[in-house]
Amino acid sequence: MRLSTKGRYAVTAMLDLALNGAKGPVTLAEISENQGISLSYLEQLFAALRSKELVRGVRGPGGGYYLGKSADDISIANIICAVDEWVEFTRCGGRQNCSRGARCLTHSLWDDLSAEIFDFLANISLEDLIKRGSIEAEKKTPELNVVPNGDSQAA
Amino acid sequence: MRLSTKGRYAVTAMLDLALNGAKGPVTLAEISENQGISLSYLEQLFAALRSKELVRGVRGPGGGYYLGKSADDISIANIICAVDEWVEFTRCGGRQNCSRGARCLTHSLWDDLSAEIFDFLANISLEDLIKRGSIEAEKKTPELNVVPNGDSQAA
DNA sequence: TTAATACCAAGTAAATAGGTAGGAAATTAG
DNA sequence: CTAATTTCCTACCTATTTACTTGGTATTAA
Repeated sequence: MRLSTKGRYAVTAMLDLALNGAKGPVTLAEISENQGISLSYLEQLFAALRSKELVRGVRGPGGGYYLGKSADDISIANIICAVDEWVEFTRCGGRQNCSRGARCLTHSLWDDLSAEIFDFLANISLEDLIKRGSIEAEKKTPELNVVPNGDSQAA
Repeated sequence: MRLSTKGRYAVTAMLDLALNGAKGPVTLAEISENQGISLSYLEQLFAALRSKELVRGVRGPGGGYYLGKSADDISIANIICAVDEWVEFTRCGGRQNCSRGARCLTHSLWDDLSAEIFDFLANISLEDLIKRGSIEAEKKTPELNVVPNGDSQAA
């Protein structure tokens, strides 16, 4: 999994689309103004989003973008993967010389964690985010068998 | 939250340290060889980790690095934040002109999600990762009130 | 036909990732 | 004490990625 500002731009743009798309297509110019992202950078992001059918473009005057499917069927992971490529598995499957095993083990652990994060984001849809409006408060421990470590804040 | 290869390097290096640190300090040279990361890049990463007291260095022959505290007290979020700085909140608190409210709303949604991801990683310690060895299987839905959307895999 | 819009391609400046080089300081083995 | 080992420190460097710019073409509503 990879989480960059590029992914954030894509998610916020998609949120904008989901929030304002009810009354007709939303132009990139609007999103650009609303979100403070340059028009042609948005074009690049939306080219990627369109190729994954997460958005649908309508040309001509009065055109713009719709969501490609229901906000309920678009996960955050979908969006981030669309713009970030994300084929960067570290599986040392054969070609990497995992000399001492240590590399394979840590890579395997990382891969598992990475999959876990992906799963987490794959289970949050645009609709979820919007419905909730604000999440915060009332956090429970995540699903995996963790030991709350009491030291979870940033330094 | 920010999740890059830099953070991955840091996490795998810390895992290496946790796995091999029982029988004395681990040198960066060893980690470099095990994980395939250049020595001086590791030095940069460990300078950041050291400043957050996540590792403790021992100089001289036979020296190396120990974990700065128990593997149970070091969360994945701790590690990633140490090397990634991560002060990039998009809070448009005052200075940003949130012209139409759309920006503030989407930013707020993103911030909430970002905090959620952080919390997720803050509740996974090095010890958790190692103990489990392999996570996979038996995933339950994350804690927040999500609607499993049945479309959670990458495109 | 004109204007608005998506779409497309090439290039660019800035930031970041990741690595090199060359040390100084501490500490241990001899 | 000396030499080797290792952390620690600074500066620089290259490749990639971000984010943006420019200059278009295609489509379509009015």
